[in-house]
Amino acid sequence: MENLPNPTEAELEILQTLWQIGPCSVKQAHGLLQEKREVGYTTILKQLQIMLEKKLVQRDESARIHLYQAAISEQNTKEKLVQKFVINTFQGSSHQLVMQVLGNAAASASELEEIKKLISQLEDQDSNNQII
Amino acid sequence: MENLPNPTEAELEILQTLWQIGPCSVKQAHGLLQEKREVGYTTILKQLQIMLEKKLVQRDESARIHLYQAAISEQNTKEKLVQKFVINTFQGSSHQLVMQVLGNAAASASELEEIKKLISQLEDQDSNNQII
DNA sequence: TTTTTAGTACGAATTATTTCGTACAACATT
DNA sequence: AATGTTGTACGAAATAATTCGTACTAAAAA
Repeated sequence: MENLPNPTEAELEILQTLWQIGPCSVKQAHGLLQEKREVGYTTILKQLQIMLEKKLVQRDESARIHLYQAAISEQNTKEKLVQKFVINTFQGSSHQLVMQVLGNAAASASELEEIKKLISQLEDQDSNNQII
Repeated sequence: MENLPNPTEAELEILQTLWQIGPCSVKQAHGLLQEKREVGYTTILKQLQIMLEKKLVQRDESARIHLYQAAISEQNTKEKLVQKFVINTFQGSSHQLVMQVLGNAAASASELEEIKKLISQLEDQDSNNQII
């Protein structure tokens, strides 16, 4: 398991697309990204090439039209990004981050329910740990 | 209420110091930051000057030794940063962010307790809203 | 008053990131 | 075969962020 650099902002945007639709051509990716903001075709192409060098994506060159796909997992990538963000912004206190977000974002009742459920699970784990 | 740019990473690091200790000289700020990582005095000075231009800090020039202090609030700044982060990384779903962080970070029992308390409060608000 | 010390101002190099134009290659169409 | 279309490669400009050296200034010390 290598230690690749975190994706930059523009790279992340493209990765989100790849995670969403899986392997795709530059054209496809550009098409989707274009819907969100004005951006040149070769810009996306170049970004994908850069990400290829960084090993953030891999590509299938067997056909003339190359297909790119993410080479890093969505979950793992986001974990790392969150970790870095928590360090920068909340001096490492993820708890502070959660309090902030919950206090701020108007979470729906069902979302709160979901979060409560997760907390219960975590508490169960905790108590297990303490018994041992 | 103006709309200032978000602080960059290096700027945020300095702001954290200002929030922590209040108005201070470059020397003081540099002293504290130096403890965390090797960084030149004039680097901090320059950053503070840049932040002054951006109005992220203000300074008292009445004495020879200028005193800098944050011109943006910690709470508000972090809210904006979180918002941007959620958009970039979780496509705007702060709920997803919370689930991620909770699932990941080993929160202590007391922290979970605190979060539960906050959720209860939020739920109370919710039900009030629905009654109205 | 001369010299040293402690500060600020400012330019500019460095590095990272983002963007795109232009050239070239392969395939399709006429 | 000639021309047009649709791709990729690559250089490099534009922008942003970070860092620090050098010059200057004011106060303190000698």
